Amino acid sequence: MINYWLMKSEPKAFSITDLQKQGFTVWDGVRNYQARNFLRQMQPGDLAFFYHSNAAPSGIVGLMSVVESNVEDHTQFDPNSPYYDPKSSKVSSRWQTVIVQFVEAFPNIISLERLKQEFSDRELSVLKKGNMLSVMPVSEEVADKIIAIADS
DNA sequence: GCCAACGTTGGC
DNA sequence: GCCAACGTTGGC
Repeated sequence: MINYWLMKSEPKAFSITDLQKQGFTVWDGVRNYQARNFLRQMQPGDLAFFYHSNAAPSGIVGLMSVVESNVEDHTQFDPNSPYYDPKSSKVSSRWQTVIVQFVEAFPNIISLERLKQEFSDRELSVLKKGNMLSVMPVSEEVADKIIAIADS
């Protein structure tokens, strides 16, 4: 069974265009336990919507697929990384993530404003006010609708 | 840049 | 275990 997800990134840091150029990426830097727990649940073949946050406008800009799960986030061991976690050790590491592959960039962004018109914050938790999760699940029903909007 | 909402930390 | 202080996220 395929599960659907939504993953946020600030395009100034890493955008859908960057992912398209690279083809795939290690989704590192997540330092929130709830988001990490979702990353741990991901399986190869799962699909994830790429969401641009802190953008003009913010919204869903494309689709990617999970190619490898339970991947070590090496930035936690790197003292020079902004994501360095001195409390983590290689024996019992705290932060795991996934490798994602570019699938498509939508011809038009599905803006946050549009998403709010189409879905309630119960259907799509990224719409919840104050939601700071950078990784969250999306139901199959909502995912199908998002893809239909992207294709229209 | 502002600021509301939230998660984390650490003193007690 | 409580909770105030602090840092971060992210829409606007």
